[in-house]
Amino acid sequence: MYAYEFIKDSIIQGKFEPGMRLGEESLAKELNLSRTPVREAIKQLEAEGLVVPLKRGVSVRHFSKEDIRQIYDLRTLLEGYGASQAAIHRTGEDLKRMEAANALYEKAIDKYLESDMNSIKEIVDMNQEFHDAIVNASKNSHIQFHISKVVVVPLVFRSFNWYNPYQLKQSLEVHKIIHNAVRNKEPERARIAMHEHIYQGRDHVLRHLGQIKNSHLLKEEV
Amino acid sequence: MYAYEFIKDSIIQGKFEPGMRLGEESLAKELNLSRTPVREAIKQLEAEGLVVPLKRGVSVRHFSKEDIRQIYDLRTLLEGYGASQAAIHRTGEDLKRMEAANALYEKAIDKYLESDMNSIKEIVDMNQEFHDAIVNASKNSHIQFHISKVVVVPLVFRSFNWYNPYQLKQSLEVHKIIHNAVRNKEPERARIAMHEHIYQGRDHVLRHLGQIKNSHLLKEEV
DNA sequence: TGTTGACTAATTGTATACAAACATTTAAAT
DNA sequence: ATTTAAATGTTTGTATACAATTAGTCAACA
Repeated sequence: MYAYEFIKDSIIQGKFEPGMRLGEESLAKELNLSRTPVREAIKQLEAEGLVVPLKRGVSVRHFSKEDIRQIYDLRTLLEGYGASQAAIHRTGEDLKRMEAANALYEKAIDKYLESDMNSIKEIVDMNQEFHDAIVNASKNSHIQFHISKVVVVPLVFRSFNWYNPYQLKQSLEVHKIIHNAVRNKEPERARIAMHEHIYQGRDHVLRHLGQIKNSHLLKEEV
Repeated sequence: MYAYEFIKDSIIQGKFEPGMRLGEESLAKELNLSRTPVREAIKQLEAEGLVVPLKRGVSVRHFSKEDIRQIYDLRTLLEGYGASQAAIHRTGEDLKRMEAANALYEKAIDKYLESDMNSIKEIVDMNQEFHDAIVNASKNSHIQFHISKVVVVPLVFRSFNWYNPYQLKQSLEVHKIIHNAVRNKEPERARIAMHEHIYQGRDHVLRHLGQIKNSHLLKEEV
């Protein structure tokens, strides 16, 4: 649905700041729609936990550092399992998809190293594509469903902008290690590598959030 | 929201069979509401995966045996992690809640052994209460959120009706083992015991579904 | 000057009306 | 008799109107 995608993207891209109330009327006006489809989109986002109910209407959800830790723990668990299952169930097609994603990932990183800032979106997309390829290879659609909900939260912080070249290269290396483990049908190796990969991502985001003190994106801990 | 709870409960209690189209008008009439709140409830259930979109409207989702396996794998992963974290973060209050749940669980089982069929609901509730107490003790609200979505699916099959006295007693014993591990702060012990506990539940459901061949609840595998 | 109360404005929750899409049935033609 | 096409009826998707609740402001009284 159109309204759902629009509002979700707007939240991810930071157009609506956490804590900010989402007015149905203004959203409807911006989308050239009536309030009805807007309300339905909001209800879906509410069920996914991206917006929280207020006394009147909803607001974009605030995430604390503790939230980030918990979400990454959850993601580690799910994607680690996904990787181990991928190492069992992967087909030749799955391997090809992973390789294609990593090839484009590397290309985008190289462009970034030449200071092409437009490649950041491509980096994000190809990283996502690799992870999608893994969970898809696991052949467990329910894991896939839940991962897709978990993955959006860190996107809100747009932490990819903060990676340095060394970190991006390292990320690519781990992707290759995971790919190898999946190709060689080594479930535990794949799981551990994925764990490590996501924990590195978690540490990066937390470091990033530690730097921007009192960010409007971050809820202060009590 | 009222409409949401009503429709969800109706699905769990088998009032709407899988594959059956949910008419907005009839639901609204039954609830003495207009179509608007009914639609919003349906949109939420759709986001949770309990109903699936059709060309027109939605229907109750079908689950295959493979779905059940995948969902239980997911639940094992999540609740196993929850139990291990509970063993780390549990407070005295958490332990009390677990003990209270198990005490009532035992009482309900005893009533069941005296052929009191009304105690089945109590058994289901207290089993749920124990599991809730565990994930709550883990102090990870995001895990809790996802578990709550995963847990509803098996309820559709109402497999508790199929437990025999020995299995119920055994279930209670494992609850106690988990409780002990959490009390003694043994994360790995708690995780393994929870894994075993849920795998037993999975096997029970799959056995049950194997017996009722061609159940309308079960989508035939292709 | 600060606090409380009432009034007003704005926004959500619900109902209903209307239009569009889809299914079903009937009739006609090959 | 079977297949296709058209028409009708049912149901969803969207818009809008109305009611109810909340927040905000202004004034009055302590």
